[in-house]
Amino acid sequence: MDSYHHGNLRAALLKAAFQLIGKIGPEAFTLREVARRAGVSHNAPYRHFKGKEDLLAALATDSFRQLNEAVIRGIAGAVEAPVERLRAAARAYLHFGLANRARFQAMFHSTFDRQEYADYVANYSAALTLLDGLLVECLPPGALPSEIPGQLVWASIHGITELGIAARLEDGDRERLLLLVDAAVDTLLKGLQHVRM
Amino acid sequence: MDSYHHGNLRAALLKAAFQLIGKIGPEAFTLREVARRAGVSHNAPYRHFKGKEDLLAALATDSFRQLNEAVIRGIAGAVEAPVERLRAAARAYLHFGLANRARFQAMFHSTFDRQEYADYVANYSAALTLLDGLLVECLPPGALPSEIPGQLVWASIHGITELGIAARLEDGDRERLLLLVDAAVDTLLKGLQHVRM
DNA sequence: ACCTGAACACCGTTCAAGT
DNA sequence: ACCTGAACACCGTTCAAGT
Repeated sequence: MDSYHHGNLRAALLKAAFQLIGKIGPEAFTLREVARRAGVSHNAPYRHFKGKEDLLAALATDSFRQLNEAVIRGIAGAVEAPVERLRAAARAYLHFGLANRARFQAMFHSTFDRQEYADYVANYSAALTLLDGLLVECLPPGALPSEIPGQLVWASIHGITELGIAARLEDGDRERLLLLVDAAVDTLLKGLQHVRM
Repeated sequence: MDSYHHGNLRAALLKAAFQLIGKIGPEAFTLREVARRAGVSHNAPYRHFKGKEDLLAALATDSFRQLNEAVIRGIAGAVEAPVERLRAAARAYLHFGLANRARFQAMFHSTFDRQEYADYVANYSAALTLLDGLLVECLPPGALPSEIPGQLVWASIHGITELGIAARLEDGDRERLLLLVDAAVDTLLKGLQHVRM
């Protein structure tokens, strides 16, 4: 029998949206097409989402959750040395971005009002906290006078990922980008030991 | 008398598009509204642009030109010390991004085929070359074994700007972001003197 | 409760027609 | 050459109506 009458239409819509966004990118994203793919009428989604923006916020939130999981898996696969763990996290971040262009865009470049989406904020904060925790283990014990180091490392990894996604770094294949992420981690760690914040 | 019959409709459309994109952002960007603002019928733009994507590419190209000019102005206003010049360039990059959200998005997050827009590629390359030249002057004479340092510095500044635009760095007001950009330049320069590439 | 069809005011793009 | 109006196949969103 047809499903979608047992409260799982919301999940089905999100799944359809993911497939669609993965196929055609977020700029061509269409609420009516999502409904079509879920096998319901074009305005059925309004029972579960306030509108297109609300669905996009749900996508962004779910994507942040997946990013965090991917980073945690990356760390779990690394050896115990703190620098290696930070590197693994950075690589996982880059890899997630490259493999999920559309979700990355939903996470960072959509324009819903974040204040209204506590779940989104929570998952976003978790990502930053995760990275920051790894960084602290890499720096000398007394050296955490501000949140600047964490933001620096995050921004650098994020910048490499953004430019990698946009294919704006010459010869920007995956291997080169991974080298660049490693270089960023190493260079920043070295630098952070010599610069007073 | 009405203008737009002397070959300046193209320029008028670009100007209208800038105003529109500055007001409502690039996600709400509409070809028909641009035409309306330029005072012509909804399909007059097709005489000057192949379509919406073509107009967007022109916007991106023009925006890169403006970014380069802004960075050059920033350098000109700095003292001669190489590090200060690099810092000034980095600050100008950040400032341009924060003040031109929509253009930044057009430059980096639109999806036209770059191969078809030589002008875009030229202006993009100029930006990278500019930054790279400043960086070389900051490093010890023999220390340019690869293009990695330049990409690192660029990606870091770009990442800070992207996150700043998205308001994803806590307490992300302009002053803090400028401090962060300075810290990025200092930390990376320090680190680059200690890490072998 | 949950879903539907019809309707409204929009899009981007095309095309025959006007000057 | 450059611009126009009408038309096509779409949007997001709303609403009265069905079960």
